[in-house]
Amino acid sequence: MPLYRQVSDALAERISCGGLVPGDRLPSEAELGAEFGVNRLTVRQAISELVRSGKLRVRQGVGTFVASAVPPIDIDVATLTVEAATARTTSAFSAHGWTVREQLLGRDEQDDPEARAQLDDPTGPLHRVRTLTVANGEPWILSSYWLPAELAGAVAEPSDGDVFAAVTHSNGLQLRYAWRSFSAAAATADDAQRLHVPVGSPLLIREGLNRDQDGRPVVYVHRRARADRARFVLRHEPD
Amino acid sequence: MPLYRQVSDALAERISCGGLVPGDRLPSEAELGAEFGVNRLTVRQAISELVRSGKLRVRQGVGTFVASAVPPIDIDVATLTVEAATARTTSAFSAHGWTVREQLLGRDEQDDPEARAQLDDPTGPLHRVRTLTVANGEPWILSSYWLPAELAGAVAEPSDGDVFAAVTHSNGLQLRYAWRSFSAAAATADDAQRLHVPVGSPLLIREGLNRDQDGRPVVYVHRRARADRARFVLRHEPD
DNA sequence: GAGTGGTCTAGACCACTAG
DNA sequence: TAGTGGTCTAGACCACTCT
Repeated sequence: MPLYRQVSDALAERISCGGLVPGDRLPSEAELGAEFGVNRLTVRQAISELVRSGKLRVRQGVGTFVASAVPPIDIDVATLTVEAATARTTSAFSAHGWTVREQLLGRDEQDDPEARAQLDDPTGPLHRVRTLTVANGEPWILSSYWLPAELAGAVAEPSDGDVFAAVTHSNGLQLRYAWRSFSAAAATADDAQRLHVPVGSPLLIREGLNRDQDGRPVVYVHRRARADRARFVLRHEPD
Repeated sequence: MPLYRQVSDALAERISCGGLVPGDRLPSEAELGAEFGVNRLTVRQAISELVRSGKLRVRQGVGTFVASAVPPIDIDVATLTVEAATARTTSAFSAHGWTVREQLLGRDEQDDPEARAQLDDPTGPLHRVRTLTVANGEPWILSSYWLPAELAGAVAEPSDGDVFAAVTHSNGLQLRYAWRSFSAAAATADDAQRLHVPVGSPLLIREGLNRDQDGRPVVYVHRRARADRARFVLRHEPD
């Protein structure tokens, strides 16, 4: 077994067995190298695995810390309308005493073949609206919404966590889900910067298509959630 | 911008712009180092990011290759009974012309606090059954099933991809889902070995609870799927 | 045997953070 | 200013795969 794996396992053992508790600072990389009798680069390789799996958190110039074991928030996906989904998500956060806010990052004409196909290939341009869902000052979910340009103008900085309240109200639309999908991917450099995770960390991806009350596809949504922060739950029975 | 990121971006560019197509072998790490004027370790750091994101695939002693862009299989999760879910999954694979098989890895008395709690804290021991779903000789999904010991005995090596056919038939059970959840995590060393991915790769995780026809919780399932191979889809409307 | 990737070392310099 | 993590180098040896 390679040295970095041995070091990684030893550190993971200390964390799981209570020798190191969330918030604790690890010895510096140089100290760990001396302790295990290995080079600093070998220590770094061990640490980087634990960082990607969410067990450690590194702060440049400060140190390496044991991550706090916050269980991920369960977000219910058994809802059909967008209003209900937003309400469920907000209540999932407030049940933990957390305030949640969806922050507008910007909008542009960035097209996307997948989005265009899902929206039945509309003739006009597509606009992409990007948002960041923040709870207690920490980033949780990075979202992109593709929608026809004429609707995107109504998107507003939300006061209550719902970016599309203005869109649905001002256009008399009632949006409901046609389908949702769940997948996973490694964080890109952009994801990493926005979500405060290292490049390559696992992200949970939820895509979906919303139709209006007449069955027309209106919004294609792509969300990228920190895997350590959020989990999607599908309940098939009443609680 | 650090050198390894520049190298990584340059290689990603060659892939996305068609300079390198799926199956192509990259120049060796030493050659890439000479080409970009950087150390071999810097090249390796660049490559490792692309491997975790699924763009490249490394074979020791052979070379580094552009990964084939196989779109992930859509697995429908809108079904309520286990039989229907198995049938849907099998048909999703056969629609691509792939044969799928669920291979029994073993069973043990490994307990799990989450599983035990979900199964309403049964008095007897819990057994864990582990399987690997293989399609066309490639690993796709690593599953663990926790169930009461008296039922685990009926688990058999499946001939038709359904590990639990014997359990349900011999006990007169009809299993249906109570809930399912979707999350993501980094591949552990064990995941990596079983699923043929590097440690730290993103995995898509689906957990769920099955009840029998009398509402008793019977099986707690935990699946870990290669993120580049599988996607779960929830359809809210008929096709 | 030749070539590939996998691991490891020693040493260096830089960027960032805190006191 | 001191200490931390972030990046990079040169060089070495090993394990693996193919011919």
